[in-house]
Amino acid sequence: MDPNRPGRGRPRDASRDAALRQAAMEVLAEVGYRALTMDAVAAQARAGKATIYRRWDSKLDLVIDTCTQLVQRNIPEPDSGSVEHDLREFLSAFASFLTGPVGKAAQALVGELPHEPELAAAFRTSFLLPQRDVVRRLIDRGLRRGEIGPEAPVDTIVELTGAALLYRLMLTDEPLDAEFVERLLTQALLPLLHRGT
Amino acid sequence: MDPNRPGRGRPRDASRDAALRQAAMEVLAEVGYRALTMDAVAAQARAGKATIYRRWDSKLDLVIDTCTQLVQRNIPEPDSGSVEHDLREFLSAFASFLTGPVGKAAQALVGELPHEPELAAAFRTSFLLPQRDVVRRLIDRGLRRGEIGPEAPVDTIVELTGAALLYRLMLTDEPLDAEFVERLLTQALLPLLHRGT
Amino acid sequence: MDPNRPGRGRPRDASRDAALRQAAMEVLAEVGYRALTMDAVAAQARAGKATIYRRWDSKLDLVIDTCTQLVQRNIPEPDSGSVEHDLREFLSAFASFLTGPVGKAAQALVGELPHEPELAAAFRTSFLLPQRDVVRRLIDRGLRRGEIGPEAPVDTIVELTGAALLYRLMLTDEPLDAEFVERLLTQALLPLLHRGT
Amino acid sequence: MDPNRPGRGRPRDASRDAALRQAAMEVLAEVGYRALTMDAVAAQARAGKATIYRRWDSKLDLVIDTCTQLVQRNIPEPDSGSVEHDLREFLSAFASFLTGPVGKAAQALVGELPHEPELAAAFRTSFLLPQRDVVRRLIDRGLRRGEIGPEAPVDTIVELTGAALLYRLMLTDEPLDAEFVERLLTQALLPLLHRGT
DNA sequence: CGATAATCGAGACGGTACGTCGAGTCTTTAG
DNA sequence: CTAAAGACTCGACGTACCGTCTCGATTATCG
Repeated sequence: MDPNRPGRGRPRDASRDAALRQAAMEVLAEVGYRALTMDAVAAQARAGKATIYRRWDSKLDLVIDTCTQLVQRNIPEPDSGSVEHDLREFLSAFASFLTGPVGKAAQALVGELPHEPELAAAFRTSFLLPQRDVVRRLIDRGLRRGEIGPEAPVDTIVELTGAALLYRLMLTDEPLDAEFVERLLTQALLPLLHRGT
Repeated sequence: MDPNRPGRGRPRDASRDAALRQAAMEVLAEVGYRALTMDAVAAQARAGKATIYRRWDSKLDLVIDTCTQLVQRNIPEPDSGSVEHDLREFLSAFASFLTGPVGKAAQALVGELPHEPELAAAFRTSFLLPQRDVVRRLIDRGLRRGEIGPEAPVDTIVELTGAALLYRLMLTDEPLDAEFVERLLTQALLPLLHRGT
Repeated sequence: MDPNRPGRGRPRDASRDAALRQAAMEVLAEVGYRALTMDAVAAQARAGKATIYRRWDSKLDLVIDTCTQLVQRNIPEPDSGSVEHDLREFLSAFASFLTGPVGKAAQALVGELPHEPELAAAFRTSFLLPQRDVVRRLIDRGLRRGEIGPEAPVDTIVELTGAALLYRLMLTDEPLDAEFVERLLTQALLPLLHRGT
Repeated sequence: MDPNRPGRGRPRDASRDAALRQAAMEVLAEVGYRALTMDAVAAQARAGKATIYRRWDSKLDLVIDTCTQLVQRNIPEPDSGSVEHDLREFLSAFASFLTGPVGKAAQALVGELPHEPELAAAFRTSFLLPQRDVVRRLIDRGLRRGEIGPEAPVDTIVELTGAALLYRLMLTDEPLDAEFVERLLTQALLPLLHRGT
C-alpha cells in the first residue's frame, strides 16, 4: 500500500519530486495554467512523463500540489505585541510573496475551481484558510490584550483582508505595494477594529 | 475598413452572432471554460466553426465578448435618495446576477488575465469598472446630499465593495446571499462611510 | 540518423505499419483515392492519425507505399523455356492481379504524377519498371535460346506490352481477361517477335 | 424551361462560359485536378462561384466539359491516300497536341474514372473514342485501297496505337516526340498492318 | 553472487480538439 | 433574372496535447 515502503525494485528518486515541482512552477509562471503542458514540465525537469504520472494523477494534481507546497512555507506570522504592527507586517510580507510566481500560479487555478471540487478543496484548505487563520489569530491576540473591543466584527474584517489582497492580486492591475497596504490598514482595517473604542 | 459597410458580398448574418453567443454561454455554463470546445459551440448553434472564427479570433475572444455583452446589460443602478438603501439594492441585485452563469464565466477568465493583455483590458473595462463606477456614483450622490462626511475614504470603500463580492463569488464556497450583503453593509461599508460623523 | 536504430524511447510498433497499410488498401479499394480520408484509415486500423503521420508524410505517401509494397510481391516471372509460354503466363497472372484493388490504387495515382515528382519516381521505379524488366528478361532468355531473331525490336515490344495492359486497366472499360491476353499475344506480340524469321 | 429564352431578367453573359473554361484549363494545367479549387477558377476568371455553379453542377462537370470541348476541336484527320503517311501525320499532330495542357488535364481525370461513371463515360466518348475512330477510318481507307491485306488485325492495331500514345503521355516520363512516333510506326504498326503481305 | 522488480528517460500509442481550408449553397447589392 | 462578392454548413485536413504503454538501462532488495 505504502509506495514508500522499502519494497523490492529501484526506489523512487526523491530528488525528482522537487525538480518536477520546480519545473512545474517555472512553466506555470511563464505560460499560465492552460498553456502548461506535461511535456513541457517533463522537458524542463529533464524527466519522462511517466515519472510525473507516477507521482501525480493529472496536470491539475501536479499544479495543486506544487502550489500548496510553496504557500504553506511562506505565510508569515508576526507576533510583536501590537495588532497594528502585526497586521502591517503580515500584509507587507504576504503581499510581496504573492507578487511572485506563486501568486500567478494560484490565479491560474481560479478558473478551474467550480468544475474541480478536489482542486477547490485543496485551494481553500492550503491557500485561503492559512491566511485567514493567521489574521484571525493575530486579531485574537489583540483581543486578549485588550487592544481591540470585543464587539469588533472579526469575521468580516478577516474576510475583507483576504478579499482586498486577492482582488488586487488577481483582478485589477493595481500593485500590491506598501502604499496599498498602508491605505487598506489605516482607512479600513484599523477603523473597523477600533470602531466604538 | 468598416466591416459593417454595406459592401458587396453577402453580409454577416447578425442573427448568427446572437445564436453563437447564446450557444457559447450555454456550453460555458454547462462544462466550464476549459472543457468548452469550439466544436461544441458550433454544434449547439448549428453553425460551422469557420462562422465562429470569422467573428472571434479564439475561444477566449468568444467567451470575453459573450460575457461582457451580458454584464453590461445587467448592472443595476438604484437611486432612491439613500446611500444605504442604494447600496443594499445594488449589492443584492448584482450579487444574485453574479451567482448565475455569467459569474462562472467571468471566473473562468481570471486565470488567463496575466497572459492575455487584451483579455485583461476587456475584463477590467467591461466587468470590473462598471461595478466600481456604479458604487462610486451612488456614494457621490450621498456626498452631495450630505449623507456622508467628505472625509470618507471613498476609493477604499469602492475597492472593498468589489473585492468582497468577487472574493466570495470566485474564491470561497460561501454564498453570495442576503445575509452576506447585510453583514458586509452594516459591519463594514456603512461604518466606514459614516466614520467621524 | 537511422530511425530504426535501437534508440532510446519506445520503438515503433512494426505491426502498426502492416495494419495501417492493410487499412489504407481496404479504404482505397472501397471509396477510391479522392474520397480516402486519413480519419477513415485511422479508424479502420484503430489507430490515431498521429501514428499515420509519424510514418508517412501525407495521404499520397501512404498510398504510394502501400501500393508499391504490394506490387513488388506480386510480379510473376515464369521461366518455362518458351517465350510464348512465358509471355502468356506473365500476362495472364499480372493482368488478373491488376484487376484487383492494387490496379485501382495505381490508377488513383496517375492524376498526381505530373505534380508530384517523388510520387512519379516511386510510381515508375516500383510499378512500371518491374513489369518492363520482367518482360525484357523473358525475351532476352528467348534471344539467347535462339527462339527469336536478333533483329526483333525488343524495346518497342516491351513498351507496347506495358502500354496495352495499362491502357485497358486504366482508360477503357474493357476487361483485362484471357481473351484479351490471347489476342494481344497472337495478333501483336508474337508476330513482332518473330518478324523476319 | 429553356434557359436561353429571351426571358425577363438579365440574360446570361455567354462570354463568361469561355472565360471560365479558359480559367479552368489554366488552373488545371498549373496545379492538377486535386488542387484545383473552384475559388481559384472563379478568381482567375474574375467571376463569382455562383456563376460557375449556374453552368456546371460540380468541379468534375466543369473539368470534363472543359477538356472535351478542347479535344473535339483538335483531332486531326489526314487523308493523303497513303496509310503510312496518314498514320505518321496523325500521330505527330495528335502527339504534339497531347503534350500541351489538354494532355495534363486529361491525365488529371484518370484517377477519378472508376468512381465517377458519368466522368468515365464522358472521358471515353469525348477523348478516347474519337482518336480510335480516326485511326480506324484511316486504316479502313487503306483497306479499301488495297494497301493493307484484309487479314490485318485492325482492332488490335487501333487499340495499340492509342495505348502507346497514352502510355507515354501519362505514365512514363519519356517524350511523345517524332522519334517515338517513327519507331512506333516502323517497328510495330506498319509491320502489323502489312503482316502476310 | 545472480535473480527479481521497480525506477529512470525517451518516445510511440489511441484519442480528442484545435484552427484552416475547400465544396457547394445561399443571400446580399448592382445592373 | 444575372452578375460579383462573400457568408453560410459541413467535413477533412494536419498538429498538438493528454494520459498510457513500452522500450533499454539502471539501481535497489532478496535469495
